[in-house]
Amino acid sequence: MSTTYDAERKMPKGLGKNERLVWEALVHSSDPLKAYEILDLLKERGVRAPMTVYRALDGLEAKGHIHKLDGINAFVLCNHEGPHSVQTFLVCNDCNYVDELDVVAVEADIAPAVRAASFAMTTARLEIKGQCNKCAATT
Amino acid sequence: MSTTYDAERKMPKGLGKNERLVWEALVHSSDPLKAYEILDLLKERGVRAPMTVYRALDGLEAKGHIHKLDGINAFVLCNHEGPHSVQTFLVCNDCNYVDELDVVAVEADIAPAVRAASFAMTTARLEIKGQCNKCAATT
DNA sequence: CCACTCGATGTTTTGATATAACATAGATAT
DNA sequence: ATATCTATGTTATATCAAAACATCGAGTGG
Repeated sequence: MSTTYDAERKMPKGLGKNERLVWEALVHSSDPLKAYEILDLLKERGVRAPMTVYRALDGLEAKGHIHKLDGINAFVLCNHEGPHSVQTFLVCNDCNYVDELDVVAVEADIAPAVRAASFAMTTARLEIKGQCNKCAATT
Repeated sequence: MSTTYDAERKMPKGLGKNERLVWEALVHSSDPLKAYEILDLLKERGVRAPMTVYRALDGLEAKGHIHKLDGINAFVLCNHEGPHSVQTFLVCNDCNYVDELDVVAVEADIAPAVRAASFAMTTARLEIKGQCNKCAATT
């Protein structure tokens, strides 16, 4: 169950050693991964401590290469080119399907209300929960 | 720093004892509260264990009276009448300001993409992060 | 009335998620 | 060479959440 699987995807430049390891774990996974799942995957490659993984995740997120899905405490590669301030995800409640959508209009919709509140937006994340088509078929 | 403070707000019907206690803690708080903060507040009223709080929070959320802000592991009262499937929040990175917006258009915007994915949406939460006006003034 | 069931609540324990604090090592600029 | 900076390693702990089991009380059919 999955977002785009693309093991051929080109690794970004300028990553540290642990960031590369974590990025590879994510690119080879068809699912979002939790920090401790990444830790398990990287045990055999010498990563021993949670801190190592969390630091790498922080770095990758700061550079815009991954997103955190707070609703499920998991991380996915970013599918999009360039910066985008409203990230939109579909998250299946039943399986671990996650897909990142590109819904440009959302930003325009929220802009007036955000402006009215004199709020300086830096990022925004829309997590849409429900049931994916595969899970619906088997219910 | 705060969402609407409204100690006069009418408590919903049909709540259990612990749900009422938690609801009161939230209505008296100007800020979103974390589960263990609620636990501390309710210690003097006889609540001893985290489970008690989590169970009450689950109940209140299921009944639509509160929302969880996954980005900060905290809970707020729902500001709106009736059901709404896209909850939108402003969350200040610097202080604990949170406001719930009503942005009706978002649901219409995402509907086509959600339909295209054959995804059966049940809920959606948009968390907008940045700096609130008060924090901007003091920087 | 009594025994049963069922849902709400209480309690203990454990698991899962995340970070603080400090140690070490390697690069590099001066 | 040595001061400094950043990445990384290590240990310990903090924080968030739920599993598992016990208890109690309200309703209900016998």
